[in-house]
Amino acid sequence: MRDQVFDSRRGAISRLPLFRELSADEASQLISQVRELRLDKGQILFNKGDIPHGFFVVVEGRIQLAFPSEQGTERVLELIKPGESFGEALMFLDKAYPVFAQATQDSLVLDVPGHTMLGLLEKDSRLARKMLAGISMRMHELITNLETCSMRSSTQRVACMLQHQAPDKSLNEYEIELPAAKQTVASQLNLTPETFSRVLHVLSDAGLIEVSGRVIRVLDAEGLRRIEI
Amino acid sequence: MRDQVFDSRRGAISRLPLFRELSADEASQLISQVRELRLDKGQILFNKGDIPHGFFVVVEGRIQLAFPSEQGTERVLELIKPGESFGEALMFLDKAYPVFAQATQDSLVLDVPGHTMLGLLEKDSRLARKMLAGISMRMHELITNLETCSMRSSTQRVACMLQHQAPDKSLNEYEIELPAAKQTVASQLNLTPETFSRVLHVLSDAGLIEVSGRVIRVLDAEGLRRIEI
DNA sequence: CGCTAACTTGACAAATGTCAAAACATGTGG
DNA sequence: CCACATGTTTTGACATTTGTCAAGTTAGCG
Repeated sequence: MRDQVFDSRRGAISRLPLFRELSADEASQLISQVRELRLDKGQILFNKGDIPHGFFVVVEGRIQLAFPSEQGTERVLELIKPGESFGEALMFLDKAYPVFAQATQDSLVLDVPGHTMLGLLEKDSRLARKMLAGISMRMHELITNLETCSMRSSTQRVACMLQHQAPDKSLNEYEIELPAAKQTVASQLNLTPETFSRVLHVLSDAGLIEVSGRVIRVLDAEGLRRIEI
Repeated sequence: MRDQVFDSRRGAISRLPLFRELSADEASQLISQVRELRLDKGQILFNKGDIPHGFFVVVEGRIQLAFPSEQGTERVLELIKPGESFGEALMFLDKAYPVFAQATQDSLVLDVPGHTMLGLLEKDSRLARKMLAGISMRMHELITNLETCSMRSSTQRVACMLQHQAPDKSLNEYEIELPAAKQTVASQLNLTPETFSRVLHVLSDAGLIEVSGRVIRVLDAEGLRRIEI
């Protein structure tokens, strides 16, 4: 029974990009020190201001990182998908969580203690490089995100987001599926759901996109780029 | 003459947090491959969309990273001060610069080639850890920044910024100096200079702050926290 | 099939941006 | 040390965008 758990974790871990190339020894060390957490939809993993003890890897489900706000209005920063990790950056700093983390679906995450990871990093320069790459990637996305949010008008923000979601930047026509409920996407764009809804309508009327539920078909990417207001 | 240059670079490099604990060998390798760049005020170091070949360390002056915008309106993302570096994250990704970099004063920066740094990182796990810490720090600031910008009202944004600048979060009264011209700070808050000016006036009238030029004295941090609109 | 949550629509108020001009700094050269 | 030129900040009047509230519609799920 014990070995079964061990093996299933080994399987899960070896499938994670960050840990794919660990030696058998390293993997064993990691597995014995990692904790598995099952989260129900809506469950909070940590709150803003909590003290971090390590970082997390999402195996199944989806975790959202967000800023709380008095009136319950939250501002979603990012959605973490299976295979991705979060909270690494805080292992190297002496700071509290700047966001809270919540499962938006039933989820399974690994809780990797900080000292375990720091120990592995010291010995394995390839792992260090992977972690650097991972954090860098995250940072790049954050910047892209911030660029989108600093566009003046709501229409530009939505158009900008639609372009960033493109599977291939050279395509002029493509289809995307919003990564979350419209409310959530609106929040990421720093818009109210109402405004977001109206903007989608305007872009539809202009013949630039077609909306059906969460699926959006971009008909004229070039046109989206030219939007002035 | 050659040795003088070499020695001055060694001095500059050994004073940078990232490179402080390099071995003599490593330092020499670095020094011989690093390029010194002198930038005049206003000069562009790279444009958005350019291909990175390494990263930069600021020795003197100030470099701003910003998003361009059609009408010349730029959105300032961050200001890099002496001792800090930027562009590291892109060494690990295959992406173009998402921002442009410009000197806001006469500046001296070191251009560290990517392969040089990657070589050092492979051998020196302490350096890798420092770089992880550096990038993490940057990411944390970016998130703080993003939190500030997602506050609903302009007044809250400014109040939030004033709190983040506090030398000690427990103080209820303190003095700060804006890190740049008001225009620039406004841009970082995603506000027009006009709105920023008006907000400062409102906070002054409310007796929460005192403004004199770039120096702002916060009289009631608790009051800033309570701002609703 | 009914319940809840998500989304859309409309009418309205309020906050913020825009434009233009004036006041204020700052630095340069005589 | 002054006068001028340049750049920055402030102020005012105004238009516009976006958020708010409330109600209606649709969709998803047990």
